[in-house]
Amino acid sequence: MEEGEGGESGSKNVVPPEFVVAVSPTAAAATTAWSDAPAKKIVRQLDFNTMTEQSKPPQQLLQQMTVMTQKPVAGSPLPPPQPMIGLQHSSVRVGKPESPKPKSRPNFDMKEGTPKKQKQCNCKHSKCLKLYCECFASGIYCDGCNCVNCFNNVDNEAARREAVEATLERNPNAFRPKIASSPQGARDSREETGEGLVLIKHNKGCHCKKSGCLKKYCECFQANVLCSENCRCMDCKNFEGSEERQALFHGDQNNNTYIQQAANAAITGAIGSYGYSSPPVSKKRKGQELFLWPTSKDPSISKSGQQVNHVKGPAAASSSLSPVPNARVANATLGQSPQKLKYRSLLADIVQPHHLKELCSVLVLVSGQAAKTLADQKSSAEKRTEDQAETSLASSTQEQLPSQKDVDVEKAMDDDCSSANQTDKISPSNSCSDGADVPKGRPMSPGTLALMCDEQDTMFMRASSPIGPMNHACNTSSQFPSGQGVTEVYGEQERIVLTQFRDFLNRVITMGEINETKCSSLARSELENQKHLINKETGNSSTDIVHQQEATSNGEPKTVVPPMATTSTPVVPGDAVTENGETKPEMEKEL
DNA sequence: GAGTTTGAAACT
DNA sequence: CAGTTTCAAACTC
Repeated sequence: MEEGEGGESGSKNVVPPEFVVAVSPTAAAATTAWSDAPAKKIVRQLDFNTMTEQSKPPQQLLQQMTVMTQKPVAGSPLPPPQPMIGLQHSSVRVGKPESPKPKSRPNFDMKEGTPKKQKQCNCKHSKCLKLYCECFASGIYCDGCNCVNCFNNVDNEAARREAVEATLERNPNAFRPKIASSPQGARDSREETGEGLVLIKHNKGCHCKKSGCLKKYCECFQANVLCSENCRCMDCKNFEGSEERQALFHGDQNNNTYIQQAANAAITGAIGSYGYSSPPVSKKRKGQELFLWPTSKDPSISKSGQQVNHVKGPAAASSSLSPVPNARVANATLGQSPQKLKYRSLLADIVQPHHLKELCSVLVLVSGQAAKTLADQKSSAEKRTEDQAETSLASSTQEQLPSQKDVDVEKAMDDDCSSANQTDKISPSNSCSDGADVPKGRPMSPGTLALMCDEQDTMFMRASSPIGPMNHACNTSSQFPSGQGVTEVYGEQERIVLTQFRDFLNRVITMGEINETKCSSLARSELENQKHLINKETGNSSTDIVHQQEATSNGEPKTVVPPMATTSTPVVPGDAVTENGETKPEMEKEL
């Protein structure tokens, strides 16, 4: 006990300027969910996300640390090693700077957003020189902590530096932010904004087994980020759309008890019931993975906001009982039990990438046809009319063409849509473009060019029949003296293209509405069934299905639809949607 | 505040 | 890399 009580370590864990400076909206957002989120923590997280530390090589970090360490500012507490700035553990484990509470007491008070006093560690055996120590992990000196035999102070700089080196040796990223933003992460959590979520995710991911990732044991939860594909947790409930998670956030955020109870209920429901009873049955998404076995790191199954937590046990069978909104993807793919809650967009599986591609192709086609039609009509008009009469006729024709073209276009569109598979065939064959000529003959209209963003489409255009409408369009354009003629064609093309696009969007919307309707009715029927079952078994006549189901948290299959789904609230991406095997095909056909 | 639980870090 | 141990925070009573 050279240092005696850690708290005595004279060093002060002064928060480095960087910590304070880097506050950014992003960071703030990341922690907003925690009403009590200590400002410092926020700052720190921000730093993690914004600091350049992350991009620095470990060696550099070490150097920085070392330098800082070796040259303490005379007369003043040594500034914590730089790495700290970006150090992440901190972000995960409620860093010191975060909670003021002296001892282990839940920092969970979800109230008062006032920054609290710095957190103090209570290390006893690590000398505060291992990552177990929050201070050390955060890159700050212990100050006023309750630690014992603390070496994380100025007086033990040498030892500290060695520890840092050792730590970096083990893990070069040890002091880097665990929580970081990423395109994926951003996408994953963007929908969580309502809950103050996050554009970030845990780099390493958590490995929780019993907490359901809804307690601060979970680094992701603690950092207020959703579990991601990086996680290997079980029974994870910390994913976008999680009923349990929503309960935590939507409840009275100032009510600590409520939150904890909600978390406990959630965990109990998952773990108590199916989770650990008997063989570690699959939990949540993991359960589903049972079927997908080699799952673990399959990115396609990732939890984009939805995780994939891998199930390692054989209890596949029980997965159907899991209340957890299992892997949406897995379910979708496997067509698993509709009993599960799923959190997916109403348009999920409806609009596929190939649909967009096809849409582009169709629009290009339509555009070409429009040009052709317009050109033909115009040229014929020119032949038939003379002088002024011709001029006036031409203008009037312009206005009528649309409807005519729309019909043709619509037809083409319908054909195409009625059988998506035909698109590829149709396009090339019917097609309109003489790709090779297009660029030369005349510039494509803005609308068309915009649609040709897809490389394949471009190629397809070039490869298509030389007799296509586009070809005509090109010729046509050449017929126009350049000015107005071309402009008109462009305008017309754009109009038609936009019209088609609008129609497409309307269809998509319709699909979504249909899906919503189906889901709602399905949910209702499910609830009815559950209700009957419950009444049968318990004799309880209560009509409050939701309550009943929640009351049966012990092992009973959980409610099929989240409470909100039973309301008139339109299903939003976050609502549970039961996979409907019949729906998808229809939708696809429609599209 | 003591004791238990939990999961990351460290170790084998 | 998987399994085990150590550790300290989170949590419960």
